[in-house]
Amino acid sequence: MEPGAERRPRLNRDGVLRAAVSLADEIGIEALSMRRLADELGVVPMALYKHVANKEELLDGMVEVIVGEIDPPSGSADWRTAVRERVLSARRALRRHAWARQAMETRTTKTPAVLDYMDSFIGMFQAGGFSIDLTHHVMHAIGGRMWGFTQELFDDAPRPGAAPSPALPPEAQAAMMQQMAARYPNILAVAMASAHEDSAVGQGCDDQFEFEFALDVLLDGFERLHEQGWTSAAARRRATAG
Amino acid sequence: MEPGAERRPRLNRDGVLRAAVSLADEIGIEALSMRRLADELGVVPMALYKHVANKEELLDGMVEVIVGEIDPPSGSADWRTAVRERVLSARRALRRHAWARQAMETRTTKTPAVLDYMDSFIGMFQAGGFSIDLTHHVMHAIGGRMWGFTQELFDDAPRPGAAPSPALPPEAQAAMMQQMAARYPNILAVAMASAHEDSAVGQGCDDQFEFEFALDVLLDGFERLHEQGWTSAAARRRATAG
DNA sequence: ACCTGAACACCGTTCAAGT
DNA sequence: ACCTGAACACCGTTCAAGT
Repeated sequence: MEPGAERRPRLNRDGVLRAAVSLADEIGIEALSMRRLADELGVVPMALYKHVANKEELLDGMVEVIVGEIDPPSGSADWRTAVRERVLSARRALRRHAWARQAMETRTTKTPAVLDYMDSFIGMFQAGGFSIDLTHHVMHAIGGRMWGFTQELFDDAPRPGAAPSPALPPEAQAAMMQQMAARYPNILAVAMASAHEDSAVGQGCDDQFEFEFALDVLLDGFERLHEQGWTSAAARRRATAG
Repeated sequence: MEPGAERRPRLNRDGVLRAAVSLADEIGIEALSMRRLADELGVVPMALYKHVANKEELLDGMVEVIVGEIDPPSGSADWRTAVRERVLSARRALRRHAWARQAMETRTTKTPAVLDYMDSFIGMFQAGGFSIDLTHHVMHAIGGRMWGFTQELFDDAPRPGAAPSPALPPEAQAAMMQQMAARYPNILAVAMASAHEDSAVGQGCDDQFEFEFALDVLLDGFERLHEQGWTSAAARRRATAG
């Protein structure tokens, strides 16, 4: 070992991700670079590439860490408190890391932890007796609010410059479906149902419909509150009383 | 003029912004660099800095261009169709530029075009007879949906690394208030009202309250639809019939 | 198996200089 | 008033080499 070199444990993927998370907490996401992170770990930049394919994967991994901090479903009796508690737990997790929201909004990759969360989230509505149809649209409407902030969900409009995903051979696609079905049964159920829906655009989601659905739920709610003479003071009183 | 140099009109701020917008349309926001933009304009990178202070300001300017494409309020009789039409117009504007949503989510600067839009948006609820109190929370709840996508609004948690805004002398602050009051009366009214509200955290917005307000409006709506046996097919029929 | 060094093709932005 | 050239301090990532 070089004189003056710091003793440090061997790097591994998890350590790299954790270091990245706390470095981003400190200096912000836009200042986080592969080189800066390597510095922090007392290592040459290229050493990171043994544990993470590139910066994109680093960011995806960081998001995974945060999503992993969200509490599992509480097993509450009614769907409504279950959903509510889960969302507020997600919100607390996101709030611990100021950069996390922006990172999640930018990254569109659905990593395993993200899919797990979505799947169990769908499960809460299903347990409440929601039809798959309504569950589907409700998931769109709650969107990023599911994460403790607000964001359009399932939104993966191809961005210019993004490489088209290479077509997989059919047998590979089938194998992937099998895996999906085993691990994310609820996501699959929703996806299957919406494929058969007689939507205006045929298969896939009708973005415009989803957007207007959520908008109208909000507008309906606003209208009702307005008619009822809602005030924040009364709402706060009710909250602290209940 | 150099032989082979292209004849081009003199640069100005608007031309730079417009070029940036259509270049981003073409190559995506993450590939847009000052150098690439300069190239596109047949100019050396540093020439841009006469018209735009830095890249941040370029991005803010690009957002301004897009926000300027949103239709003015339709002057509809009821607040609800006015709001609805405006949001859908915003959505169309944003959809014309795939990068715009991400840019707006990243940029937190409230530029004049953004403030104009927010102010007239508040005005639509006011015209519908909403209390300032309800208007305030409703604006939070609709959040980025106001822009044709979903986003937490008024959210300017200071990011690490961001320079604290230099304190202005009191007379300068007073002058700014005067200008604000003249140009954005509705924003000011909401801001004043929420400052006096007996919120849990005192002055400023209670983020948690706003978040739960919006969440509960959505959950109330979901509950109602669930109880009523809502189906997307019926909703579509009603939409096309009406 | 893991880490290093040097190199490549990029960034945003400064400063002093040109017309 | 507007544009240029050269330079600085950064990026992410490659490749071939070390232990």
